[in-house]
Amino acid sequence: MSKQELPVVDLNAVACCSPIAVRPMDAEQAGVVAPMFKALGDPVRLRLMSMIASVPEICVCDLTPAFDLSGPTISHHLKVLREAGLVDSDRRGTWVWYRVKPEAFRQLGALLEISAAPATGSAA
Amino acid sequence: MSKQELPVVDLNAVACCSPIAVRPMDAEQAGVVAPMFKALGDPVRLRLMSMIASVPEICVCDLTPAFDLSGPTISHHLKVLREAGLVDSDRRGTWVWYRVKPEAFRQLGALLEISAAPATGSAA
DNA sequence: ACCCTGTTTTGAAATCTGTCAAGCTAGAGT
DNA sequence: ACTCTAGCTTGACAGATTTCAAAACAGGGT
Repeated sequence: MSKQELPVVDLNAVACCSPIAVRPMDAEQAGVVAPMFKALGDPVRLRLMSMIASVPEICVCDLTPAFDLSGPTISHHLKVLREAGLVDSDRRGTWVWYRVKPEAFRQLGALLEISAAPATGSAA
Repeated sequence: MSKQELPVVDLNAVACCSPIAVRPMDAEQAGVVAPMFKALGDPVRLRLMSMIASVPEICVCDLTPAFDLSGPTISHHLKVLREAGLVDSDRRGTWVWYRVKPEAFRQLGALLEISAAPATGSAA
């Protein structure tokens, strides 16, 4: 359909990248990284991410009741986070457990670093 | 009409916030921060942000030609970055100059910190 | 084998987003 | 005052997102 099979983010392709404040990001890199920020760009997903990142791992059954949203909706948001490469999950018996992928997390943090003292030279 | 007057992000309301990996973010905070991540969640805006952040300030006239997009489209993306509180602009004679708001930037970076040693060591 | 609970998938509706064309506004220079 | 350029706003449209209900799937227990 219109669903275009989001390519699961390949972390190796990203494991590079100086902070975006250091030099302009090229289009290719931006295309890889933007989906990660986008995944965090929804209040529900941001809270989900935060809940997941705050503990070693957490069951969907503990995530869902924290929201006024249907199960399928939460499941959808978790899928977005998974496809962005930010979290991992596995089923253990009846329940599905989610945990953060620290590399991805670190990645994003590194991109936002204000590395050095901002140059005062001209922008020309 | 469907445009719902995005509330310009109030940085003071955000100037707090432990990293999202430390404790679950509440709904209110998520509602304030998510728009910032969302603003970075588009490849074009991420590149714009990166171009702006790489120099003390930069003219729109130097941003536009870096993309295969119309002027209005770039203008629209810049507006999103502005309303997210990530950049500031002002007109100086003929040209409009953009610069990053370092507080906002720092904010986001801080949120993504993996503060302490995580409980597990997994990452299998 | 059957049912029950937890989670994901599918399908559909309402809303939002990214983009461009056309028109508008702000300064600068003549 | 007129005109030129740089940038923004409006209006419109195709495509994406968010959400739920219904249905499917996965394990566990009876």
